[in-house]
Order: sequence, then structure tokens, then C-alpha cells
Amino acid sequence: MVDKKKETEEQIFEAAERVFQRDGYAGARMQDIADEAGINKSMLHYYYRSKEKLFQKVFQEGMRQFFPVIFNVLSSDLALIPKIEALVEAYYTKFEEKPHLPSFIIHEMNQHPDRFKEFMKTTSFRIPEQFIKQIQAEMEAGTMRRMDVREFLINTIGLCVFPLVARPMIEVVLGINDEQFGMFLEKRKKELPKFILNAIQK
Amino acid sequence: MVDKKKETEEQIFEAAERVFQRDGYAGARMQDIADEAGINKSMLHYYYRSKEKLFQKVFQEGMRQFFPVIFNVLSSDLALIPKIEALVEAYYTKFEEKPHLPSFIIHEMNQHPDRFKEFMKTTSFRIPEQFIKQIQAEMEAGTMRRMDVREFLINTIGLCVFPLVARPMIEVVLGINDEQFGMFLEKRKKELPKFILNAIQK
DNA sequence: CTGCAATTCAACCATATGGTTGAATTTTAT
DNA sequence: ATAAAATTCAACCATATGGTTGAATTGCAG
Repeated sequence: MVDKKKETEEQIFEAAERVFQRDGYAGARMQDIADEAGINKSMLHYYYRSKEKLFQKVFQEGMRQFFPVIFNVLSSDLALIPKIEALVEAYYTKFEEKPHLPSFIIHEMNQHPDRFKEFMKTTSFRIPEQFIKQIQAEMEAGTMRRMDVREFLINTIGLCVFPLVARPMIEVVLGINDEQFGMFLEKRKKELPKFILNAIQK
Repeated sequence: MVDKKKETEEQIFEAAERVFQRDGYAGARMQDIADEAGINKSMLHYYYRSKEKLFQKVFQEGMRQFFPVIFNVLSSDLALIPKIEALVEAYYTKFEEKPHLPSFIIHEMNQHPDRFKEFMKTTSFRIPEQFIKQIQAEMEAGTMRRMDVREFLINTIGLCVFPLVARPMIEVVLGINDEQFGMFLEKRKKELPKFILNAIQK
């Protein structure tokens, strides 16, 4: 019966993930989460005491999916070029399942910047030391133009994330539909690394 | 009295702008808007019939500030390099006054993508023809590497916008505070054009 | 089979929220 | 001064929403 308990708890959590990521904290309804989980509202409070607590879990789990995707790749042993290719690839495959995650993180971090910063610090999400050294080595060796590593990282992440959070805008400006957007991202997987590599080449 | 009327209507609108852009549609409270405007709730409904209607105005005005910033610069007569510099400059000075505008637009466009797309179409926000021709000319002349114009535009906008919507994340990852973030953007005004120009150079 | 713990559900409660009304007061244009 | 418009205020309404409760049901160990 412990198994069954875990199962239900898990179902609720996954439902909460979908609803919160789609609607945001303020827009999410506990009833919607219950419906999505196929259970009754009382269960939500039986397992998680309040909307706030349930949200915290969803948000923190979202963070754990959002940042390690980047940092794990960054701290790998790959050379610069395959590393950037892997980073782009990781982004665009990871968020296929959870398309709302990037905009969710961005929206909620802006709603409660202090809480967000606190969480980032306690979980020690940092720029991997390994990556900083790698970039510096490339610059020393003259295989990459000199620039601020942080600036480079922000640009790279921004280039990956932006299309995912600006999807409706991109669809209308490019005059494409949802299906074609998928193709656009596929093509982008190949084009974006070129753009980034060109930007840092001497 | 027409003047006074306009004045109050304007005050309400500006208050609504601040509250909606900060809290989003779902998070905004009509009472908060009334307080912010220094008037009472009845006035909101006297001038704007409902939360929804007031929001529509705020959102549409936000769009008119967000897109023409880009498109006016893009369709100007500037050469490519000063144009990119002007674009970055325009972004980072424009949104100093309304720091929440970019994340507001992104959040709400994702909440109602169809409504958003409809609005974009009726107001005919498009990639300026002038700009497309300019880029193609550069590529013909061999002063720029061949790439998809749309891809180039999305990258440029993404690079401008991302820091503005990911501010808390950037502050914590770089270990800086709000004041230092301002300096970061100042420095970025100079660095970003270099990055972009390098990325499209042959 | 039985009793206990886990689980479910419907009904309910208190509050927040968007919205309305109408009368009283103030401001403004003429 | 007067009429029209603008503004304020308090009270009110209907609904939505987060949260609670207790009885009923289910599942499992003994």
C-alpha cells in the first residue's frame, strides 16, 4: 500500500507540474490539478498541505531539470565544438516533453526573485569550473577570440532558450504553424552551433 | 473637464500598466490597480468596463512598444553595423523604464497564443522588407556569411531580450546585485554588437 | 473473515475577487 | 448660477477559490 500511496502522490505531482507550468502559480487552479490527476481535491491537501507547498515542489523540480541540463553538458569532457552541439541538442530534446518549462521558470523567477536567488544559492547551481577553464584555455591557445566567459555563456543560453519562450511570436513572424515550428527547431539544432562558433572564432 | 477626464483615464491606464506588467493578468488585482492609481474601484469600471478590457489595452499598448522598437530600427537607412548597434541600444534604453515589459509580453503571449497571433496579423507587424533586402545585399556582396535572414533576426532579438527576462538568474549566476546588473547591461551594449557581427562575418 | 489503516468523496466553510448600484459630492463648462 | 459630467463612497452581489471535515469505501494484514 506504500506503493499505491507513492503512485497517487506521483500522479498528483505530475498533474501539478502540467498545470503550474502551463498556467503559472496565479493562474493555476487546485481543481484543475485534481481533475488532471483524476482524483478529488481533498487528496491534494492530504498529500501536499497547500497550493503554495505543492507549487514549491513543482518549481524546485523544474529548476533541477532546467539548470543541470546546461551544467552537466558544460562540465563534461567534450571539446568546445561538440560541447556546444551537445548543449543545443540537449536543450531542444529535453524541452520537447515539457514545452512550458522554460517560460514557467522565467515567469516565476521574476515573480519572486529573492526566493529564487535563495534557492539557487542553497542548491549551489554555478557555472562549472571545468567549463571556465576550458574556455580560458581556448583563448590562450588562440583558437577563440578573447571575451568574457560569462557573456559567452549568457549568449549561448539565451540563443537556446529564446525560441522556446517566444514560440508564438516566432510562429507568426515566420508565418508558420506548430508543426512547422518543430521543423524550424530541428533545422536550428544544426544552424545554431554554427552561429555560436562563428561568433567566438577569431 | 475633458482634460481632467483624460487625465484620470490616463492615470488608471498607467497604474494598470504597472500592475499588469508586474503581476500578469492572473496575478493582477483590480483593487491593486485602483490603489496604484489613487482612485477607487468604481472608477475602473467607469472608464474601462472590465478587467479583461483593461488588460487588452495594456497588452496591446505593450505590443506597440515592444515590436516597433525593433522594426523601426530595422527598416531605417543605417548600414548593417550601426544598425545592429542602434538596435541593441534601442532595446536597453527603451526597457529601462518598463523593466517588466519583455517578460510580460512573453508570458501573456504564451497564455493566449491564438489571440496574440490574431493581433499580430491585424496590426501587420512583419519583418521589414527593407531589412531583408539589406541582408541579402550584404550576402551577395560577400560582406556577410550566407545564412537564413529569419534565423539571424531571431538570434539578434533573442540576444537582446534574454538578459532582460532572465535577470534574476543572471544576477545570481554572476553573483551581482541589481545595481551591478545595470552596469552589466551597459557593458553589454558594447559587447553584444561585436558578438553578433562576429557571428555573421565570413 | 474481520478489523484497522489507507483512501476517497461530497458537502461544506471562509474569504477573495470582479463587478454593480445608487446616492451624495465635487468639478467644470457655459 | 446652473446643468452636466466626473468622482467618491459604502454597501452589496455572485461566483470562484483554497481549504476543511467527517462519513463512506477500499484494501490489506492477521
